[in-house]
Amino acid sequence: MRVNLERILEEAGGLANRRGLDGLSMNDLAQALNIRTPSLYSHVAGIEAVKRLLALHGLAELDAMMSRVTIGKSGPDAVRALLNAYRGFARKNPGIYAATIPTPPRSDREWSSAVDRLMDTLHASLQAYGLQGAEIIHALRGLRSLVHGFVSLEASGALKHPVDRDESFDWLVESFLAALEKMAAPLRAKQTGRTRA
Amino acid sequence: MRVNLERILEEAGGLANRRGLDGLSMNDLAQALNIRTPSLYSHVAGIEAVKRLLALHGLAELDAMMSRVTIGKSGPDAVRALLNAYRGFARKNPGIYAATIPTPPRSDREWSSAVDRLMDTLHASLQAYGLQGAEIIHALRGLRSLVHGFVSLEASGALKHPVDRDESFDWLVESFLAALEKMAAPLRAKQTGRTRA
DNA sequence: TTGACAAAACTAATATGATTAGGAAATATA
DNA sequence: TATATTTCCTAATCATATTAGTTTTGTCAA
Repeated sequence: MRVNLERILEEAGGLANRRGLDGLSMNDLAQALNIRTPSLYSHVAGIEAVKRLLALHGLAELDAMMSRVTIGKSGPDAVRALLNAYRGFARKNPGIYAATIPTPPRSDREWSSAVDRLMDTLHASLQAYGLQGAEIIHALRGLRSLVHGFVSLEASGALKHPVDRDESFDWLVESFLAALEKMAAPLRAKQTGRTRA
Repeated sequence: MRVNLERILEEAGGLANRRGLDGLSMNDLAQALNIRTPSLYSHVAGIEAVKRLLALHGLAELDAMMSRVTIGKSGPDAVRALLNAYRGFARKNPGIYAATIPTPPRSDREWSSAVDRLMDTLHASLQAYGLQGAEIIHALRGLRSLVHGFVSLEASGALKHPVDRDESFDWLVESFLAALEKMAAPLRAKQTGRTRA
């Protein structure tokens, strides 16, 4: 069977998930595809290009998943669903998830757009809170920090205490939701004509 | 001047901070020390050993700093000081900070203890909230997730919106403090003899 | 002071991974 | 079917990590 980008993505994803993104090498990838290493260069520019493909793929899949699980939900329900799905993806695909983390170079429009699309989806899940201006950015950054932080600590084996990690994650999510609620409350009061004391 | 562990740590730290932990190589390190690469092996077992040294150094320094900035503080003041100092360290020493992230192998007592000591210090900063059982772990994991998440997104250049990052960090910290407060409140009520409705 | 021992440094060599050069084979297309 | 393109190959280069074996240097006691 001929090698094509689809198969490269498939094998690279598998290897990255099994051995870690850093463990992914052109040699192993070529071997998995039954060709010699230099032949890979007919398809991709190098190892960085392979990781970029993984990033594009991962970002698209994450975005699709985030959109899917938040359909018909809003407010806390949407955010909860999104965060749980995000964590689920990272746990199922640690290597691919790791590939989605680096910031693309400014010059790479395709990659940058993929990141932007995911950010837009995260942003959309916060819509119902009606946040204004900088608060939206704070909330979005908070959401990203918390989920990325938890998920990467979890992946690295840093959360080794016997206490259930699902519970800890739930606690963190609920804390975040409470903070959103608190930030949204005064806005809602204003919108409905009520004023604060 | 003769090479010793202190100089190795110094140069390795500088290189890691400037070029990133992944960019740190035995070649560059040897060059910085004015010796040939194989000569390094008289002092350290290999590149992994160098990174381990960086981790030990970073963990110790981080721990010392966390202890220092929380002296005489408790509750929200302690946690605020600690989180700001943590972020400050990671920003000033991105390479060394990165070295502190991996989880040590179980067999490495010295490294494991260094991690444990830092965890104990973080834990101590939460004392005043009087949390019970699993809640302590949830809070500790939340604290680690949030600060590690924010700091690593910041370091990777992922927070590129013009909105001030300090403000976003403050928002995140205050959100976390509010969650701690909320979790601690019922406990306090119980302790002072009051009961909930 | 000197001679022996250990530490630190060196050269040479090996292994692995990424990559380039240049050509052969397979495939698609005019 | 002839030709152009794509895919793959072998051979070679370069960088990094590491080991082997040897020389230099520093230390310390006789």
